[in-house]
Amino acid sequence: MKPVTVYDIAREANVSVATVSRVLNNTAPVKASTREKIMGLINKHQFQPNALARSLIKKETGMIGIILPDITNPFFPEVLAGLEQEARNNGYTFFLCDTGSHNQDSKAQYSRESQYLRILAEKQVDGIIMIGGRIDLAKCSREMAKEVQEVNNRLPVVLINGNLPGGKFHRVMTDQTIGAMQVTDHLIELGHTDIAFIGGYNQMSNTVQRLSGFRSAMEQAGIAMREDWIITGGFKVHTGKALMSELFSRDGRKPTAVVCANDLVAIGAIKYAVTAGLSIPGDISITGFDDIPLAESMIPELTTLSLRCLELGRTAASIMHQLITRNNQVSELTTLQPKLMIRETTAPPANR
Amino acid sequence: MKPVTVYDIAREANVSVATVSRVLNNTAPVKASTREKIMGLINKHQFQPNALARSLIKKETGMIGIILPDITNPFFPEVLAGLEQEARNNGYTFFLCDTGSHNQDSKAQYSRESQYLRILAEKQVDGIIMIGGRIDLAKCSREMAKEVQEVNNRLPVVLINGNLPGGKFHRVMTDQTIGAMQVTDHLIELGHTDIAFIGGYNQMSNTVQRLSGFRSAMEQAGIAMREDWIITGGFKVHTGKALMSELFSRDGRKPTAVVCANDLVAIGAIKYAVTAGLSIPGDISITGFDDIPLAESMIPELTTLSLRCLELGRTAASIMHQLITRNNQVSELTTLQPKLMIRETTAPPANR
DNA sequence: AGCGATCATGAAACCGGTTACTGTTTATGA
DNA sequence: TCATAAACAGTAACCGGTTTCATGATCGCT
Repeated sequence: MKPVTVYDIAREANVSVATVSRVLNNTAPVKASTREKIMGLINKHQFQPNALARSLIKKETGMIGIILPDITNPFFPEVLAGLEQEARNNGYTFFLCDTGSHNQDSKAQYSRESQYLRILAEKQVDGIIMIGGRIDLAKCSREMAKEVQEVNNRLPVVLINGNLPGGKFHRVMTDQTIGAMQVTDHLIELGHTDIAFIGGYNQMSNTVQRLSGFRSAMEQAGIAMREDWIITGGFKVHTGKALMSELFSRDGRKPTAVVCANDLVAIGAIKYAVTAGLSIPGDISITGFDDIPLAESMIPELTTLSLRCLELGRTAASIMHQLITRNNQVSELTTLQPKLMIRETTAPPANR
Repeated sequence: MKPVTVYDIAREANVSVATVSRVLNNTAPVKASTREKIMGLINKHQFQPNALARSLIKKETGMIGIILPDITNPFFPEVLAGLEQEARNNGYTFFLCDTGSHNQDSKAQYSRESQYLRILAEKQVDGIIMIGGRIDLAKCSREMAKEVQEVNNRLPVVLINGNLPGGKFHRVMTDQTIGAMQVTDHLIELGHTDIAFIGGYNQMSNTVQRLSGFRSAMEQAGIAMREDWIITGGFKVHTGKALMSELFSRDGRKPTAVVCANDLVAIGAIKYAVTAGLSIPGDISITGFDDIPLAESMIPELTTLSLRCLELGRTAASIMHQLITRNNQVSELTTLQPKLMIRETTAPPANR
């Protein structure tokens, strides 16, 4: 069954396709009687204009591509929700491209990124928003950066919480270095000095930022750092368990507080601690990063740093809209301030 | 800066666009020398064919639309991940349409669904997958069902865990009635007889299924139902807290076990119980539904029913692919068996 | 040498809209 | 009353690909 086209409508209404198009888009005056006749036919046939044909000539699709590493990590749906909220009003729809960073080697992930970059460009999206993946690499290869650079020359690209060498990308981010400082300061103020840092990946910029904030805070407080108390290895729950196990199975002094690279790692850390018979926050304080929705519903409620995912998303969407509508006033870098959420997993250290 | 087209390539290579198209699609033999010349130019100019133009004539876009109520509920990203895993191999990309059921009235949600239904059709997606929303309504209005019906006449629609009156939709679902029976049986076997059910919405089919399974199990065990111990009111964490509070602030006998409509509600219920000084599972057993990823990382680990989100997604994607490629052997209804995940929030009731 | 099959390629139609240009009416103003 | 502008509608080009059909060249074979 063939879908009905403007030509069908035009023929049946005894007008030209131009007129049909005009009533469709309200782009020029049409006599009331003709308009009604056409409207009637449109309703009668449930006519739906073909967006492909329209986009082909208008050179705009109302589609925005989103590339992210793992929709399963609660952080991403949250910023996605923010994106939707804002972009919906401007009539955009989203292409979701999950490069599936979980259970696979990073090589495959980046190749998928390249693949999606190409597909999105071919599909003529109006813009691309990237979160995570290569833009999180502390040292992204020239080649991988160039791919995005080239896309950026043809259409707007917005980076969330990341960057790429050889820049001039539009970015929106929350200041994670300051965030990590806030978290660490909070622990120091509680009286902790034996603080460990676990999770993340050394080669990822979010980890280096969080670590750098951690270091700064320790330094400013005049606390000696123990490099062997900084262990990286991932962003998942099991990472948290594994790294805590490594930390606590060692001989000698144990930390009284642990800063985790994100909430999932923190959850794993808590899990380990409780299993090992440690009470939280009595024996050990634990902090997260991201403030995923469940953080405040856990037992105990997780002290963490809100990256303001929702606003991150909304801001990115709004910047993207301005970029697409050629509003050139838009600033290249927007920085959001993180917010420390003090809850139940932190307390002064026990005397010993 | 204008993007380069097949015409540009053709001109520079002194061939016709037909030839360029042929090397692009390997659709007919081309002399090796010409092919190389054209390939060279394609690389030189970073030529990317315009998918809109291609789709316009080929009548296939490789795009699948997904309509869901709330990406922020961890259940959905999980099935999304399943969809991606499967569909990626077949070269599909996804339009994500979040109707944003959170913080808004349902009227707005359904109108957004209609809106997205129309947009997706106009954008010529190859198929639409729906989860939640109107397909979860126990009594969906004729009018709302008809909208989907009409879309279904023009392109494949697959429903996940839901249905619509006036059917003949392709569906994939996990048997939630049996699931609820399994959960309830588990509690009964542990020795519970005072079992409450909280969460969900009466007007939603998933809730009536889960409730019906609950009722059947109770009946089969010969346990008298207390209708005042069945309270609905939502699917969120705060719902769980609120309903538990209502349940436990009443005078008289209290349940020793609570079946929750989903994991988020269960988390809220646990939160309430612990806050109220009840120990879990000592004083009260609590079960969830869905088995979201964090369920097994909580403290205590949540006993829940796995809906096998990942498989749900993969199956839906695979069915959609068959539908798109006109494989008519595909069965209309695929049912997955749920899996009871016994963890730490359930135990025999305390003596009293 | 002659003939059909195969190879390689081009011309042009087509997909389904939008819009610049043009022309015909009708309304407006001096 | 006539010039001029505004309203209304049609023709055809255009967006950037794919594909059918036609044509000439090449090849194998008798």
